[in-house]
Amino acid sequence: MTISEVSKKYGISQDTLRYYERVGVLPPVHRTKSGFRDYTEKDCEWVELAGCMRSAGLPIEALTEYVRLCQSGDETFRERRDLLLKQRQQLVSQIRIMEETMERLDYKISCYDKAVKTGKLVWY
Amino acid sequence: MTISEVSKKYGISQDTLRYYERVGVLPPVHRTKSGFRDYTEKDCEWVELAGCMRSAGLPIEALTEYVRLCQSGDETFRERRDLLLKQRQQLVSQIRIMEETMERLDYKISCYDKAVKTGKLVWY
DNA sequence: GTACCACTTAGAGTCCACTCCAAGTCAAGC
DNA sequence: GCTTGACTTGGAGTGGACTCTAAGTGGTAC
Repeated sequence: MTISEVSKKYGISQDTLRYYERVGVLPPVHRTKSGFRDYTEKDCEWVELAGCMRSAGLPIEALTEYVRLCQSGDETFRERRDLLLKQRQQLVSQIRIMEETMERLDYKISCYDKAVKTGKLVWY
Repeated sequence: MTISEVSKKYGISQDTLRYYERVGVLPPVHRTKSGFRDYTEKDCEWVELAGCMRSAGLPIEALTEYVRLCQSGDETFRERRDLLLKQRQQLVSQIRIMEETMERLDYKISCYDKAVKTGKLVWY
């Protein structure tokens, strides 16, 4: 697959795909003889994973480190697990914060709903 | 309250507090005669709200707009509600993405747990 | 009254994650 | 074989959200 096809398929710009490869969020992508990127099935899986993890807010640095570990063999299973576990914990606490904030937004929205109807804003 | 007290109380740096005020995430803070910030109860409530919303990822721009609306009177109830509703929706979808990613991390972590024990990594 | 520390502003600098640009190469259609 | 459009690289630029620096002022302890 060409970079433009992969870009469309995963909703990640070509520039970003090149950037991800350059900084190591993606392992080196397969190339044609003339040097064009030619994403294999495996390359695409990495793209999909990177897109998913980035959309959840995992930092570039964590992803490059994970890719680095994956490329350095079977002695890194524990490190990889620990890395993922740490990111999971970050995610858990971020979700908790966001849920609390959402409750707060809900409360404020309900007050404004009433205010829109009555013309008077009341926090009760 | 002085800026250093507020900074400690809410875990927001003094620089950030000044920045928030400058860009309008906080309405103008009360001052002493000599020009020092002297946060009132009300100022502190704004600080707390800003901290909460920012920690959940709401953009500065949305917060300044909300503050602007709050300072322009009772005709803006509907706009304020709509703004909060929009941010709430962003939050909902971001949380969904993060929860999906977390499931995926959980799966990967469980595979690595096994791999750490058995020495063999298997995706099943 | 002076040392010292907290405060002030304006503006520059930093970090992250892209995003864009320039200059050049490759390949398919005519 | 030439045009056109997709691709390449290296490097510069951008946007968001701070964070730091310099130069100066305020107020309390000795």
